[in-house]
Amino acid sequence: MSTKSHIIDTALDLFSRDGYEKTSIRQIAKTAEISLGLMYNYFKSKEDLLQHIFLEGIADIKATFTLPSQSETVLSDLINNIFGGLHDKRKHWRLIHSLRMQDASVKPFEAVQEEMKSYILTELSMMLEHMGYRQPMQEAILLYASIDGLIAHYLLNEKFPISRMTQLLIDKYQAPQQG
Amino acid sequence: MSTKSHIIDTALDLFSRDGYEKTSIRQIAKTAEISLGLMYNYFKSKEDLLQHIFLEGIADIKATFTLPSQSETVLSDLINNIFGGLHDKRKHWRLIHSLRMQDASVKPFEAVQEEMKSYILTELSMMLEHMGYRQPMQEAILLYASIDGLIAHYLLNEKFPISRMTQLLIDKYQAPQQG
Amino acid sequence: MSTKSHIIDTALDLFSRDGYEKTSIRQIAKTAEISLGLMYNYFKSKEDLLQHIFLEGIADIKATFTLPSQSETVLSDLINNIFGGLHDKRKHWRLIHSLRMQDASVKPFEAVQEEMKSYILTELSMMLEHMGYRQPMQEAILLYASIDGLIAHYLLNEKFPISRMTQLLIDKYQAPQQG
Amino acid sequence: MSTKSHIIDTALDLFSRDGYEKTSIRQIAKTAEISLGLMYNYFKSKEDLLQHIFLEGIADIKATFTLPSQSETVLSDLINNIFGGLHDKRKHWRLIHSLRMQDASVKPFEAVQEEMKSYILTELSMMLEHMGYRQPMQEAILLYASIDGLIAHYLLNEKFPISRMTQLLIDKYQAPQQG
DNA sequence: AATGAATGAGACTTCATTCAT
DNA sequence: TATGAATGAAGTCTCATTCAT
Repeated sequence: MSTKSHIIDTALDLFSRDGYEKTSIRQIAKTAEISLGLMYNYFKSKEDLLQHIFLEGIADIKATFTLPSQSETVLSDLINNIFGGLHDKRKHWRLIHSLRMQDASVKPFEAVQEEMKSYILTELSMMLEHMGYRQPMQEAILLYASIDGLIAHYLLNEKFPISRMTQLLIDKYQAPQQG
Repeated sequence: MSTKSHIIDTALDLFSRDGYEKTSIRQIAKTAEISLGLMYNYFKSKEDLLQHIFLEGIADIKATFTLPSQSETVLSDLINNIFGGLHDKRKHWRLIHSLRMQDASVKPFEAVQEEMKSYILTELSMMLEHMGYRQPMQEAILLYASIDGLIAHYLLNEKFPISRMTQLLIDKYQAPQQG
Repeated sequence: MSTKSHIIDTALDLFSRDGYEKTSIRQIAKTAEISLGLMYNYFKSKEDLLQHIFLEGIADIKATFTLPSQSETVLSDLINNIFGGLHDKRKHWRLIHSLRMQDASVKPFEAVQEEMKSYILTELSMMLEHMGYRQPMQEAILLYASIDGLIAHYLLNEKFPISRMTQLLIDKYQAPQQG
Repeated sequence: MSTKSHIIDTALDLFSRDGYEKTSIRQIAKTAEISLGLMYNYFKSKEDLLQHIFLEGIADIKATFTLPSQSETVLSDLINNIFGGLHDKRKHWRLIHSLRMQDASVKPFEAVQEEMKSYILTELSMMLEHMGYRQPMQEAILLYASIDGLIAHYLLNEKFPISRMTQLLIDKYQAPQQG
C-alpha cells in the first residue's frame, strides 16, 4: 500500500476513535510509523487530510445508498445493501456523525453533505413512490432518519442487533400501505 | 442569574455550537464577560464543567421520555412530549450527539448513558406492549433509533419538518399491527 | 492565640515543609481555617509574611548562640544550648536553609543574614580565644560550619544521633590544643 | 555542544541561582536562546529536566568522595579532592542544598540521596578506621556534617577561605587521637 | 476583623507546521 | 521521498492580590 493510503488509513482510525481534535499529527505519525513531517508531503495541512477523508467517506456512503441494478429497485435490497456494508464503513460513519454537529468544523463540507442528503432522499423517495406510497418524499425523510438512527446506535454498540432491526424496518415498510 | 449558571449557559452554548474541544476556556470567559480564571472557582477543570453540563443534559432528556400521567400512556402523547421539548433542549442534544461517538471523551459518562438508554427502552417497550405489539422490546429499539435519527436531523437543520415527521411516526405506530 | 500568630504559625509549617514557592496563600488560609483574604489584613503581601517569619527565625537563632550568663562562657554550655533548642526551631532552620541558597529570594534578607553570621562568629571566636585557641576566628569559622552541617543533617533526618554528635563535637574542641 | 547539553547547562545555571520553582521554562528558553517548546523535545517535563540534573549532580558528588588509589587512602588527599573539585560542582551543590529541605520536591530523589549518604559515610568511616579512630562511623557522621557545612558556607560566600578551612580540618583529624 | 468572588498575569505544556538535511 | 529538530501561538490551569460586603 502506498504511503499516502497508509497515512489516510491511520488517520481515519484515530480520527474516528478519538476525534479529530484530540488526534495529533505526532500521534498519526507515530502510529503509522513514519516521520513527523511526512504527512505534509501529501496533504497541505491537518484540515486538508480531514477533508480528504471526509469526502471519501461521503462518497462511500452515497454509493451504499445506490443500487446498481437498473431494473425495479427493491426496498429490502437497498436496506440490506446499506447495512451490509456498514461494518466496513464504520469509521467513516463515526467520523461524520461526530463532526456533523459542529458548525465550524463542518462548514467546509456543508455543500457535499447537503448534496449527499438530497441524493439519498431522492433515491429513497423514488423507491417509495414505486412502492405506492402517497407522500414519498415525506416518507423518505422519515425513513432516512430511521436508517441514520439505527446506524448511530450500531456505531455506539457493537452488539446492537442490527440484522434483526434491519428486518423489522423492511417489514414495516413492506406492509400494505395506508399512507 | 448566578455566576455559576451563567458560566454553564455560556459553555453549553459554545460546546454545542463549536464542539467541546474547539471551545477554549478563554472563549467561554470572554463570551460570558467574566475573567479568565473565574470558571475555576466553580469547576475543577474544563472536563468537570463538561461533566456537569453533560449530566444535566442526560437528566433533562430522560425526563422528556417520561410521561407524568398515571393513566394509560398514549404513544402520541409521549412522542409529542419528546419533540415538543426538543427546541429547548437542542443544545444538550447537540452536545451529546457530538460527544457520544468519541471513546475517550465519553468514558466518564458511559454508565449514565447506558442507564439512560435502558430507561428509555423500558419506557417505550412498556408502552408498545400496552398497544399490543408482540415483540415490544425489539420494536422499542427500532422506535428509539427512529426518534434519535429524527432528532439528529432536526438538530442539523432548523427547517426540518419536525411536526409532520412526528405525526407520520405516530401514524405508523398506531396503525393496526401485524408485529 | 491571636489570628496573626495563627497565620504565622500555619505559614511557617507550610513554608518549611513544602517550600515558600510551593505554598499558596489559599493553602495557608485553608490550613489555618480562615478566609482567603484575611492574611492581607496583617501582611502587605506573601513576601511580607515570609520576611516576618524569616526575621523572626534569624532572631531566634541568634538568641540560641548567646549564653545568658555573664560569667565565663563554657563551650559545652553553648553547644548544648544550640542543639537543645534545635527541635523547637526546626521549622525556622529548615526555611532558612532552603531559602539561603537562592539569590533572588534572599536579597531582602542579605543584610540580616550577614549580621547574624558576624554575630555568631564573634561569639564563637571570643569563646575559643578564652579557651586558648591561637587562631580563634579561623577556628570559629570552622566550628560554625560544623555546627551548621550537623543542624542540616539533623533537619534532614529526624533519627540523626544529634546528642552523640553534640558530645563528640564538644570533646573535639575541649581536648588539649595544638592550634 | 548538543542542544540537549545546552539546555541542561542553562537550566542548571538558573536552577542553582534562582531556585527550581522560581525558574520558568520561558526563562530557560530565553537564556539558552532557543524556542519555548524545544525543551520538551528532550525532556518530558520541567520536573523531568530537574531529575536529570539532580541525578547528574548526585553522581558527580559521589565521585568526588571517592579516591581512585588502591593503596592506603589518606585523609588529606580525600578532603583535598572534595574541596578541590568544589568550584566546578558549585551549581550542583547549590541545587541539592536548596532542594533537599523540601519534602515534596525531593521525594522522587529520596532513594538516591539516601544511597549517596550511605556511600559517603562508608568511605569516610573506612578511612577513619584505618587512621586508628575507635568509633569510625560516629566520627564519619560528624566529619561528613563538617564537610557539608563548610561546603554550604563556601556556596554562600565566594570569598569563604575554603583552603585554610580545608587545612584546619585536615589538621584536626590528623592530630593524635583520643577517640 | 473577616469573607470569598472576581481578576488577569503568568506558569507549564501541546501542537500544527516549517525547513535544512 | 523522508527525517525530526526547531518554532511560537495557544491551550489549560494556578496564583497573589483586590474589594464590595
